[in-house]
Amino acid sequence: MGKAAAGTRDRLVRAALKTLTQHGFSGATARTIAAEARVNQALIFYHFGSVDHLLLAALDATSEDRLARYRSWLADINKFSDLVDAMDRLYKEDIVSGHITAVQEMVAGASSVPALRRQVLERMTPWVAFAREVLGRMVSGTVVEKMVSIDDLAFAAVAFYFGIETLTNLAGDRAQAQALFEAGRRLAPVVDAVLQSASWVGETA
Amino acid sequence: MGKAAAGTRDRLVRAALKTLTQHGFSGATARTIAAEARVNQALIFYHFGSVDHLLLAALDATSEDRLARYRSWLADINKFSDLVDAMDRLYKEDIVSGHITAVQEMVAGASSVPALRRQVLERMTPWVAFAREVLGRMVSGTVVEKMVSIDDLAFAAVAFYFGIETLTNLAGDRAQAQALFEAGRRLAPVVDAVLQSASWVGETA
Amino acid sequence: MGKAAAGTRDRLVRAALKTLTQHGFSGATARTIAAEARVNQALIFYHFGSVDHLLLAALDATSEDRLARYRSWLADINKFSDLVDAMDRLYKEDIVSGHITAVQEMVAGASSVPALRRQVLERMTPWVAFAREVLGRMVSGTVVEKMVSIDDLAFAAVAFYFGIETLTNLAGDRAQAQALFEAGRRLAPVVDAVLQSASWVGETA
Amino acid sequence: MGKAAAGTRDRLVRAALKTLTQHGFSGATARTIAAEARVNQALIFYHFGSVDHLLLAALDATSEDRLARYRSWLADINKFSDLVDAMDRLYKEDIVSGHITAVQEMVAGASSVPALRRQVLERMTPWVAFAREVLGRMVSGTVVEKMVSIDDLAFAAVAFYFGIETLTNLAGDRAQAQALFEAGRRLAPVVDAVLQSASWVGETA
DNA sequence: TATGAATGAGTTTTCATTCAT
DNA sequence: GATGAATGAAAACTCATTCAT
Repeated sequence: MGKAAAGTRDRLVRAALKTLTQHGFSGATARTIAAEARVNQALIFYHFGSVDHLLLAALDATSEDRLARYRSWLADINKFSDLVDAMDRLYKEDIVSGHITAVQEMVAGASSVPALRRQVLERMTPWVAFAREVLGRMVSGTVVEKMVSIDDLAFAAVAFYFGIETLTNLAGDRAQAQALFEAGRRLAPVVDAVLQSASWVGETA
Repeated sequence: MGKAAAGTRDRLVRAALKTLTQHGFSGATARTIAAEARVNQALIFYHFGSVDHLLLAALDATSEDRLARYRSWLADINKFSDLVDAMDRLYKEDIVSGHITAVQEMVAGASSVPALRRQVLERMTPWVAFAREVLGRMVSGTVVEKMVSIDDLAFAAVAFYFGIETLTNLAGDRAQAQALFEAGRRLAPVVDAVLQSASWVGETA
Repeated sequence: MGKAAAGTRDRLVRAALKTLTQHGFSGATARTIAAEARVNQALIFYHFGSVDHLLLAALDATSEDRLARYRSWLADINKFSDLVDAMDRLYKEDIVSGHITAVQEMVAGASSVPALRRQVLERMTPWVAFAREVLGRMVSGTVVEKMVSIDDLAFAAVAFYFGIETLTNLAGDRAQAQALFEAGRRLAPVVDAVLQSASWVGETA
Repeated sequence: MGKAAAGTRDRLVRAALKTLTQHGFSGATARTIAAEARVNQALIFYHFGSVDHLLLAALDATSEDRLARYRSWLADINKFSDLVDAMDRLYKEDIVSGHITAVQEMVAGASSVPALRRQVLERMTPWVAFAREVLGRMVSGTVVEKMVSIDDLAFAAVAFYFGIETLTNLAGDRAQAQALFEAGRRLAPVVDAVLQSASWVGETA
């Protein structure tokens, strides 16, 4: 693959992402994306085979990019309050980059196109796994671990996240998502205390 | 409106719902819905003005129907464990009727069609209000009330619900949603205990 | 035909005329006209058989109405300057009533629908005949009569009229039509003089 | 633009013109035009964006073509009798090419589609300007110039032309238009004499 | 690699008209 | 006479995709 080609692929991926956030999943057509990329429509099919594949490639790109960033920021975090702080920053990055909306559009959009469901779901599982990792670290050895399976917890976290984003996108404003974040921050000490006490209980038992 | 017309409107609404669950939001075209209803395509426009309006009417129909049912079942519930039990039944009804998928498709689908966002969101607010009512009853006078605003709680509940449904729809199986339900059931006594103890604190103060 | 029916027919004819002036020939659909008349669409077909027939009936109505008025005003006119004065008033009435635009829309519109051509043309011939009558009176016995056939003159007059109206309608303002009227008024004495001198010549020869 | 594309555009423009003359403005649909051009319907939108744009492009094409021809033929003409001779030939060309009917259909048709009015009118102004130029040359320095503004004269000429064409198209035969031409030819010497004498007056004054 | 042109199936919507009541 | 419902054909336009160059 020559440089030009890589450049074009890149332009298309970026354009797909932008189109997804600006026109929604159903507005992300070959024409619109190619126009955004200032590139010939046919190149989408040349490089990606189909619009769906480009969209998935775009999802891959953001997803990997962001997952790496999430990994590095959340690597050493063990307390819920630290988690909330870090998530706050990461979330803000997601907003600024616009990638959060693109991903939400893909997830919601894919649910309306049976053919895309499986492939989009596959791209969500790394996130669930990552959530399991982070949450596992946080609740392992606490009583919480005995009450809820970490799998459930991870699934719930990701589901919660997409639910918030879906409603946020519908409403067109982030006020309520933001309010939830602040509620999380306020609750953080309590959660940490519970986890703390819980681990005592665990140890004692 | 004559009987025939009411019948046709009904057929169309039901067909829209069914098409939404079977072909997804983006497969819910005038043609598909009319075929499902075994009715002339043009009748969609005669009775509803546009496909979008039919879809919204369908959403209205289910939404009102289900909200009434939720109201009557959750009217006298004050304990979390009772809530989980009742929700379990209601949720199973939702699944059997297929309405749950239709609503999820509309909510997710609308997010990809800017023109629909506001109108679908409007139809979600009664649910948020209802959640506020039920959760408010459950939490009022407890320490939880002091830690999280009931508005946030209600929004979070609805968001959580749609998040679960979106991932469930992507995955094409309800296993994880079901697992969460059971986790909820297991947690219920703890939650009730917390709410209980919390209200003591409230009373003591 | 009962009173109600006559009333409905009338409403429809008036609505057709109004729709023609407000939405143009191609905007004069059964739906639009019925809406304007606040009447059921099907009544158009009940009373007139087809939209085209309603449109023709409307053309008939205005045409007869106006032709009668033109006849009475131009009955005793022999001088071109008097003709210009009278026409000025009649034309202003045509504008105010909006009928002029309706007729222009019918004539122009019919030219784009082969099936209507003959029937609209038939409705124009009384006007050509009337023009022949008036102009005949004015030029008979003058040299003009020897130079141009009155048939040509009448046809030219009506053609000129519709040409002006077509361009006026395109432009959306009557300024140039008005300017032509004033030019006509300024020329009138000259024309009258020519007709006068011409008749001398005619008598002398 | 490649050769193939130019060819297709050309075919479409020619087909639009032909369809306009054969089926009238309201029969000039995407389907009909594409069929006439033996070309895929979608190409109309690919190349012209909309049916209206194709129709306008067709109008442009004929109009520019014919205007150039009119310009070259009428460049050195100063006498009315010469004008009539030249116009006779040009008009016959217009008839043979069929372009005259197409233009008339566009002008009349546009009057029924508010959205087209302005754009068609714009395409008529070069003709009015050209008429002003030719008539100005003919009339300047004569008494006619003092009696009628050249703007009025030019507008009148074009209006007259379209009026004749509209009635001709309605009637489906050119007999009366032809008769008018011959009347013009018979009147030409008189008109030239008037213009002549008029210029004496002008010089004397 | 890239491009402009082309394709055919699909979309929503509107049309005139008919029909049963 | 009048109405609401229904119909089938047709409208303009967009879609993802392919093809020749």
